[in-house]
Amino acid sequence: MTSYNNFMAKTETARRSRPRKTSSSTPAARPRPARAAGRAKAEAPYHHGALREALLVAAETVLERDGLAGLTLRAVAREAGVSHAAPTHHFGDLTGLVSELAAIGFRQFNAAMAASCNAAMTPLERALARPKAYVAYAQAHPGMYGLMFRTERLDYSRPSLHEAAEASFSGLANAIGAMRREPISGKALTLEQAAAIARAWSMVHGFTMLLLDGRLGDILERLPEGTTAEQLLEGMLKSMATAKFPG
Amino acid sequence: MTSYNNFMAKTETARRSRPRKTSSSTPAARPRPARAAGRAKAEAPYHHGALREALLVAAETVLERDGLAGLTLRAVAREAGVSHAAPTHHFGDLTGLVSELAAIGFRQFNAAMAASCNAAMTPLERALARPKAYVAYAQAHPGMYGLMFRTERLDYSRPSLHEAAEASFSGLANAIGAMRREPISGKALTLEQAAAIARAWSMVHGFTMLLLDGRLGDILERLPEGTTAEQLLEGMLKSMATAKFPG
DNA sequence: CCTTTATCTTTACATCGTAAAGATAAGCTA
DNA sequence: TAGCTTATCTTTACGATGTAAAGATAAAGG
Repeated sequence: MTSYNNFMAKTETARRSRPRKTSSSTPAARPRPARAAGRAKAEAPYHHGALREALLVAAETVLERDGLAGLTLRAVAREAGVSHAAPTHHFGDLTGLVSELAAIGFRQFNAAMAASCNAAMTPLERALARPKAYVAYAQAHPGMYGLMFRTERLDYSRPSLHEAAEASFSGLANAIGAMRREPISGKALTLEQAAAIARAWSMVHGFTMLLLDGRLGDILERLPEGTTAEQLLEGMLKSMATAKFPG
Repeated sequence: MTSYNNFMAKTETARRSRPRKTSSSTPAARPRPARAAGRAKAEAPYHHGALREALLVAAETVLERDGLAGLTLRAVAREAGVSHAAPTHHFGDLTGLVSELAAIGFRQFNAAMAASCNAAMTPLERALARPKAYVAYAQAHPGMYGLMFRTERLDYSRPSLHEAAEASFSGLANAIGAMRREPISGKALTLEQAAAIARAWSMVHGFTMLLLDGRLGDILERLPEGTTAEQLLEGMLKSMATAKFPG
């Protein structure tokens, strides 16, 4: 896409040098026999054995290294050391691969959110910890967050993505419910509940997007030297209690 | 890109039928003489006369019709009835075209925001009108809003885009300052001021993105039949005054 | 009037997604 | 165990894209 990578000047041939995973890589070091060809060394076997997982690992590598624009089917195949058409068999098309990777991202994200709170926290600590963990995940995995929330090529009808994204939403809704000391129904919401959920999600998501896009630079520059985005976020959250509306 | 439009099955030839603007189109109906060629009718002249403006008009048409993925240099050139390489001369590359179009979007947006308030409004009315106008613009021009806030291919070093985007930010900051009844300095901000600005922007931007992405469907479905996104937004804003933090 | 310059078209190339056909190996069945 | 079936991966091919480079055309200006 967009030929940003024209500097590569590699005319899509002479590859086939599947980089053996160095040590204890995810695909469990498949101990497959080398093809009985002329080459004596450990030539990559015709069948990979765990290509699907290897492609997802490769995709995350490419995404965080080259950004959203660099995440192409062919780049992922190159990274995994297989032909450019190999991913098709496992994911159908680019939307399929991207959607499965986004599902992994949501699961990572959900785990990070769950790990951000523990039972010993005060309500205030808890109310600060979740948004901070949210932004921290996005800053640590900007490519993933962009994949999850910026791309238009996601297929939410895929069960894995649907479930992971819905779990993320439920986690947020339940956290808001706990803060309000009232259970959140899976069926109906009051306008106040819905407003509280939408407000929390909109604020932290919007803040994250603006931050990743560098749009908050204008604000951070006008704050005392060294003020971080995290401190600004904390200020936003803390001052919400006393924020007058409208004036 | 992505060959979503493969159904077109038009092998990029046999075009050259510049669609004369029907009546009072933007480029002011350039009254140029037809090329002295064999064809008797009004053949398109070699030099367009106002191609730059025509390309921007065509780009907005393509964007709102085919979405972000359909906004390609070649599609815009087709829409304008010129060769696929013609835009290069006026915009350099796709980033240039897209950035100039985004600047137009910001100016449209700024005008809509300015028109949303008048002197007769109460502070409360004003505080509700601006966010509503913000979301209304995005809903009326989803392609434009996506171009302004979703694309990674924007070049903010371009003066037109830089100025338009900064004007947008200034408008928001000043509105917050007016609500707080304190002037907003162009140089330094207190943490409270910065927090108020970032909170307002994050909330409305995040809400808009989630709404355009269909991510708020889960919430709206759980509300009483017929509740609109606008009502949810209003609920978010109104309940902010009484929102307890953390719980 | 002729040269210069700006504008637009043609041609070309590397990249992309994806479809289709061929190659290879694993699995199953008889 | 031999052969057929199926899953997996590679090759080849095509239309799409962005962009560079060279040619064509017309406006501008001496």
